[in-house]
Amino acid sequence: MSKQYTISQLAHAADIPTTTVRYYERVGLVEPEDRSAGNYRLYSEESLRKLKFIRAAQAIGFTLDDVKALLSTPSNTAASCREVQSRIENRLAEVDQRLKDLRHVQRVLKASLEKCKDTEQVDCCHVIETLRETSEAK
Amino acid sequence: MSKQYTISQLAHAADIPTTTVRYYERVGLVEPEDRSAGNYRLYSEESLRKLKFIRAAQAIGFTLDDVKALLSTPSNTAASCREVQSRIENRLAEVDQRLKDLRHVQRVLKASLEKCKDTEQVDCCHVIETLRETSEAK
DNA sequence: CTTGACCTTGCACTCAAGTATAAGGTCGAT
DNA sequence: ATCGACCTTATACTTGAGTGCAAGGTCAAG
Repeated sequence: MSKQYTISQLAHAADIPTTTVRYYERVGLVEPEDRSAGNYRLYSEESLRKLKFIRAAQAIGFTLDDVKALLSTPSNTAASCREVQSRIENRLAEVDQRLKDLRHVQRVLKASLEKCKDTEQVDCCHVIETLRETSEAK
Repeated sequence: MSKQYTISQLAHAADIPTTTVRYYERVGLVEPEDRSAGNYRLYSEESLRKLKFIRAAQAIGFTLDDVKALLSTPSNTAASCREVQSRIENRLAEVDQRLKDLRHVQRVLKASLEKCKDTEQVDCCHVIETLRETSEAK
């Protein structure tokens, strides 16, 4: 029988607030393995792995809904495999698009800043014009 | 005296829902120049310019709070100029950081996908391991 | 003078991912 | 036995940028 965690031990190990662990339970992501005599939640090692997975998936931009789907895919059927794969592809497409957009944003911001710095005068703030041109060009 | 717009004309011209125009008024961004006999909002050309500015600024990631500050900077004082400039710099720093993060995310997603495709077997879904490794590496 | 399209206000609701608060129960140590 | 740290539940609130709805007023056309 392997180690059991109270909620705060689990939360500490996963570097997450306990309130968030309970929240994850509410939305159906993690469940305690058992309850103690005094009705305390008791978690297994597996919950800890799950929590770490959740954090990792979130860090690369998956929503909790995605995570739930990823975690609950029946695992090891060809169908579930394709399901997971397509979720990754979707996410990747979003990331690619977002990268494109952000590079554009970066260019615009840099241009605004250049204008600001070029004119070291009081009325240097051409930001508004820069933005307007940008919005019209688009 | 230049053209006046009803709310729907203005909204149409700026390609924004009328409800959103009212919302912008609620949060102090745009105000009608006047009211008609029947209490309809009447807007000037300037409101249209403002709305377009708002959209452009939003498109490059400024919040409505930023926009409000940008629009209400007294304009043409050295202080306000620095204020605007520093807002742009902040935003640019955020964008740079976000780009870094996203490039990392992109790499991880691509790696997951590669693993998926390499193993054209039923148990191809190493996503979870890939993610776990990534989270531990971090 | 009625019909339909438009306008007014105020208030509640949406989404995601939590966070906060209240009111009470449990556990280990002193 | 009582203190403090921890746990339980339920409920409400947060943020940002809106959207939706209800109940009513206005306006131009037919």
